[in-house]
Amino acid sequence: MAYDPRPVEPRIYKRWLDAGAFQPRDGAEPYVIVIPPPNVTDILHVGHALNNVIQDVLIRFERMRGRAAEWLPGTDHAGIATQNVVEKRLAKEGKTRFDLGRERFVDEVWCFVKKTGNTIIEQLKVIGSSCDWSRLRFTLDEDYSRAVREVFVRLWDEGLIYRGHRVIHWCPHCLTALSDEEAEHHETQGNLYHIKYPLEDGSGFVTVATTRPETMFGDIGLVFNPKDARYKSLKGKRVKIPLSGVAIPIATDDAVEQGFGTGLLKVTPAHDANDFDIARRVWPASEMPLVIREDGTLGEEGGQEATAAVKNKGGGQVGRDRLDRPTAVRVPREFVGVDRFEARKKIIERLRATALLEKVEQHRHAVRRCYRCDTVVEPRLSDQWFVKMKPLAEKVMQGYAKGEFHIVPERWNATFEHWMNNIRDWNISRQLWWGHRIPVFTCANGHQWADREDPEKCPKCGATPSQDPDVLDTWFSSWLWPFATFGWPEQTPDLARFYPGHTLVTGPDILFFWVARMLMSGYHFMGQKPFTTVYLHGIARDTKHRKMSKSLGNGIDPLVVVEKFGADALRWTCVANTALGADLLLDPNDLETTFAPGRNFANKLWNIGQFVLGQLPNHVRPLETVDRRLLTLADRWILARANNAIFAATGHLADFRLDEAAKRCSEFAWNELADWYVEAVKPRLVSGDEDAKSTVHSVLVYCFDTVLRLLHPVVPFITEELWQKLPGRKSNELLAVAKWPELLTQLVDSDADVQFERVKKAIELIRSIRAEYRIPPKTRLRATIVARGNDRPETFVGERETILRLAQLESLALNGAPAAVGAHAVFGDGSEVVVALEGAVDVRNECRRLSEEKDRLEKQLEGLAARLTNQSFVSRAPQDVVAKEREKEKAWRDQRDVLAGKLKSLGCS
RNA sequence: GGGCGAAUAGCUCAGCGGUUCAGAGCGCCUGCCUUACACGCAGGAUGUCGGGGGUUCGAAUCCCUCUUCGCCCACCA
Repeated sequence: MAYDPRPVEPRIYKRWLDAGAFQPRDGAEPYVIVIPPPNVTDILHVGHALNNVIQDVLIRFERMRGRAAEWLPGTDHAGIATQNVVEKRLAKEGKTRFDLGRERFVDEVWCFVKKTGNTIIEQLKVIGSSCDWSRLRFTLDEDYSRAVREVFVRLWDEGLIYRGHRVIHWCPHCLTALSDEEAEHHETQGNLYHIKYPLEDGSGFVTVATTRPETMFGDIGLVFNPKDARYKSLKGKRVKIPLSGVAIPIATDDAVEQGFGTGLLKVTPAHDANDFDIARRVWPASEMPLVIREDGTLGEEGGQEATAAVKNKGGGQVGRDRLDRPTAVRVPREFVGVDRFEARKKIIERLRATALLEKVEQHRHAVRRCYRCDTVVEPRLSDQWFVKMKPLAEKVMQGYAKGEFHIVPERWNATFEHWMNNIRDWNISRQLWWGHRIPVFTCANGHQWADREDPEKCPKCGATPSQDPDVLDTWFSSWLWPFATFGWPEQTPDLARFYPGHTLVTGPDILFFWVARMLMSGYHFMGQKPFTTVYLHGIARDTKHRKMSKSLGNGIDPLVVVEKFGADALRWTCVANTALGADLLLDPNDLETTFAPGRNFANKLWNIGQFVLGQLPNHVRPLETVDRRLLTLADRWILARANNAIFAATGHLADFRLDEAAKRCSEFAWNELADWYVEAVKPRLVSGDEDAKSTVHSVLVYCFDTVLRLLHPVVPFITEELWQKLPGRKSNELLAVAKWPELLTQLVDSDADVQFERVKKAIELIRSIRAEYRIPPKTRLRATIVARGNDRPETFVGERETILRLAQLESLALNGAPAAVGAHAVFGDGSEVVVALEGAVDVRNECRRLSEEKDRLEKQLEGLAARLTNQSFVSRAPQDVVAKEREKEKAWRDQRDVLAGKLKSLGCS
């Protein structure tokens, strides 16, 4: 009967919760992971699953190792994303947020968040996440918001926050400014339009190449490189902007590449950061006209066509160095109100019609898009709040240089260092309503300050202040996550106990957004690192290596996987298929192939359990009380393998090699315990005496108990379920908080390893012979084993029953005279196995088999001999390597000699 | 324009401080319902470890180079 996880998993999860198993234990050394808070509106996708499964494996591992494991969960208010979701819902009713007004809109969002915000939290439970739910946080919690405000005020007081008037990334869809990180580069096939600008004096045209003709009404001049001989005569002349006729000057600037386009650059300072810099150098007194409005349509800002968004913005944020608004109408009436891309087409048409379009070239270039809605971002001159990042980054890099924290896998170091060392100031203001409102106040007399409380009057003049209308970037709250969640700025016991944390598990996609900034806030406000290790795992992709996303429709719903295969299977696939930092590749079109291995493994574990538990009496002696003299070779072997698994799994988990740990455990459970030990032991269970049986019971329980513990972090549900059934379990014991297996060095037994390998080999050879001669499985065979060299006859004598059963033999002669007619195979130190095959044996076939085997050995020996006679090898290679090669050579030579003898006695040519 | 990563069995990928490392899962072939498991058992086949050079006694594994793919960063409009 197959294992059905569906009734088991919810029951087990509830038991953990009821027992408080996920609370950090008292008195122990803490081990802290803070969750990368998913957006409140998110529903679980495979990326979350991967991220949380990894964290859960680590936290469960450390919990079992005795640490006070604190995995702090929570959600992020996700300003833009959440506001967008609610606005979309409003749009269905034909409303905009402006219809509701700020206060009612925010209420609406809260309402939405309270209703749906726990979805992802509940889903995390379904996949087994062992978070400390008693400490669940939300970035808009009252306490948390206090921390955000405190941080803002402190940075303000330190002079690290300033009002900047510059070209920022503006999303015309989200109607807000974005940080540099939020505007993603996308390589795009575009056009380079060559446009003729008529000279004002009527003496002809100059041609300018641009990718963005729609910004031309915002041009304030043309520049060329001062070294460019072609245009020398143009200096000081003026051209008229086509279609608008506005006259603008021509000047020179070093930034212009002579080789690109025509070597003449149109300068649009309000819609291009580069042009902004040029304009400030070349025409410092010039105005910088905005010709694309916040919603992406053409037109002057503040004109009668101003958008609702503009109208609803509060005042009071005019920067002191702000340049004047344009005085003349620059955008021709026919383009006002036209979307920028529509306008581009129209403008090109009009230029073509008036013969001002010289040519259009194809041109690949990077376009920036909003990371939330994928809209092409509009560079736009505006006033925003910025954080000076350099002083913050420097503190981090000092700690980094001292090795106070590190990134795994290491290959991310270069990326991290480059970003940190070239850090740019952070635009933290967002023109949204959902988020932490910026605590900057301005009074009618122009006094401006940041305040921890909402002030009633200006502290300087007593005038009534107004608050900045914008909110803070979401990441300006989540960068405080490792300490704000524990009560900062209060010096709470939690903060003292759980800061700094230990491991931060996330994808490299938010290395800059979040990880780097948490490091900065941690060092700055807490005076030390927020965590020791940054573990960057891969990204969930489909088999075409495309990132899984809603828009591509290539996602996999983890809950569907749980329903079909079980949470353990989902977790297994996430863990076993991801080498350190590698992407997780899943096939959304073939869930069976993708997740069946995990389900199959769980089923195997279940059935091992069925067998083992079915054998056991109510009381099983603990292994340590078993008389060691009762242990057979098979017993000693499996105990050694178990301890090898403990050693390997522990080491791999400590090194974040979760896949290796999972695979070694699976190998132990399936290929060693089930395939060999359980099978080898069946004869003793059936016909052994009491001592033999009870010894087997003890060994089985030890091994099964051990592997359940080792596997628990990866497949917690089924291991807990099975572990509960082991004899002697007290009703209140839980595997989730049980002790991690300890390596018992007295059970490490390399001799048993070698000896039992010989037994296995002998069995495998007999099975091969059976298959080759097509002897039906039911036919019992007679075989002889002759032990030679270091292979001891006692080895095979001791495991006689095992060999008889697993090789399906009728009789086994040991070191007797091999049957004259039979199939031969050689192994180990020249030991031999012979299967009696009167009548069935084909001498010619035997000759072929044996001589092939002999040839193979000869060839290997040749290579070995070459190495061993090579003086540089013998002298330079490590001693133990040479010794091993010598041993190998001897064994192979013995095998070869035995084979040669066989061939001779069979009369092969 | 910089930086990083990947190319290994039909598929998806491990292995990368050098000498049983040529592996796993899935798929495939041949037998088996051998009383824990057909989500299983046993036995098999399959790769010039992307091309080329180099270092070395020895290289999927280190170095260089080329090719083909990804990703990140970047003010050639």
